[in-house]
Amino acid sequence: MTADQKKILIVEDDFNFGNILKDYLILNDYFVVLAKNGIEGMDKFQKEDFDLCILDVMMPFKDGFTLGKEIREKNENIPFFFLSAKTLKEDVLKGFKIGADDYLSKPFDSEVLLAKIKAVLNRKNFYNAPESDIYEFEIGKFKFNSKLRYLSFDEEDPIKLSPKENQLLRLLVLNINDLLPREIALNKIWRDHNYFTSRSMDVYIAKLRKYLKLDSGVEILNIHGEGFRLVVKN
Amino acid sequence: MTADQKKILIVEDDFNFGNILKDYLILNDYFVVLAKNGIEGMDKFQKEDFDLCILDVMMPFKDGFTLGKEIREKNENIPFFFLSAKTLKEDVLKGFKIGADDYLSKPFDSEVLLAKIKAVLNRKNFYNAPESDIYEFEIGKFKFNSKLRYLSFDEEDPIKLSPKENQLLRLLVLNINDLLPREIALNKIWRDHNYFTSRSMDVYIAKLRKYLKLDSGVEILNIHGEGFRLVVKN
DNA sequence: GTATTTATTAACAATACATTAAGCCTTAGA
DNA sequence: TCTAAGGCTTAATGTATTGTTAATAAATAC
Repeated sequence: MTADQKKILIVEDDFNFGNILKDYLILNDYFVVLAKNGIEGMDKFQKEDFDLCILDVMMPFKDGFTLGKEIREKNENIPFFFLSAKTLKEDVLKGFKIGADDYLSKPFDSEVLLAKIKAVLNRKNFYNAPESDIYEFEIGKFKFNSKLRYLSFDEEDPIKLSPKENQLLRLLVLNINDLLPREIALNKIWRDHNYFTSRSMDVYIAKLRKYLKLDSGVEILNIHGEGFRLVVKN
Repeated sequence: MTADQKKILIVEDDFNFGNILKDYLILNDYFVVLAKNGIEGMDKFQKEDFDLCILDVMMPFKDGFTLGKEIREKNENIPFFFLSAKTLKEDVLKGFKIGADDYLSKPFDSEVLLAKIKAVLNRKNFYNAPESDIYEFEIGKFKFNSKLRYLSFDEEDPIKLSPKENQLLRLLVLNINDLLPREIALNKIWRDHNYFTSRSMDVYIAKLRKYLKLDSGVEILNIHGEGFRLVVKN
């Protein structure tokens, strides 16, 4: 996927319909991930990083409403649509109450859907990261501000972090002393995991290690085949 | 109106319908202003500060689409809905193209409307704080008056600021030590963000930096790809 | 011991930013 | 009416930052 492509999660148990929708959105230059039930949907949502979710309401195991509620708990700002054959007022209201941005009744016009997707994604949502409220961290003797993208050791000359350095360090800190699985980081930051993104991540780990050398009590350990671990000794 | 009440502008030429809608929203604890045509609507929009606009599409003199377009030009972020008896696909698409957040067909369910209003208003919109009458600031050793547009270092020879310099410095000060996202500044000051307005902004940043050099404890830092930060060391 | 995974540095192209200068309006005032 | 000044945009040019890939070395697993 390209960097400016928006990433959409579709959760739809109807295989045919789901795929048609997926293809249609791909055709319109979105990057699409299709999950075929609520469980899988939640799993993908947690591992990857989406700009929009489109949730079918009626699904076995875990219905769309439940899924929507869980998604909203994890991320306060991500927009999502409900998709349903039911147009019962109570359902529509329930959808909005959960925090949906729209409730679409099947069948719906594909161009209208596209317009609505654009409307939602075009909304300037500068502070839309779920975690965006949390951006000040301490890492040993360092102070790390992921909003302003700096890492300072002794107040004086803060190291400016690039967006990728920043995101990676942030994920490491959020899992401090714990494993940050490689795949999770790749999906969240690079939105894709393959040979090249993986090499790229290694490069960034090396960069961060260089910065963090100032405090010998801080280090990034590798867990072979698993991921990385930011360790702080005190 | 109370401080936490949201302010909604309704533009609707049907006197009866407009008033019913207004009363209904007031009943639901919104502060509502009703304009009875596009001209009046634009006038009210420019004079007051709203959280949401609800525009009827078919109106004499100035139709809702035109009005919506003008509103969007004035304010990139304010949400608005279109209201129409027409459900023609082209109209719906046109509405979204203009930048609407929703397109409601009459008759619509009032509870659903309420749900949609809530959905839109719950979205965070930080930078839409009303242009308050705060205009005297201290920036390190400088005094800055954004009403009189001057910046003085030692009482003596105040630097006269041009309107653009003034607006930009004001935005920076309002976010002192914090990030001022590029796009926010462009939308607020230049009302458009593209290559040229962005270059223009850079020119103004350079101008401000030149002025601010008098106090070495004050500087404008860039956060690559994000925006600028006015930093004051003490 | 060999294949796989990780580490580190460097080269590179693509953007983003910085700064000065030039041009083009608009407006105040001769 | 003409001119000068101010304000803003665009151009021109240079510098910095960023992310990917390559190249090479080291560590780890089986």
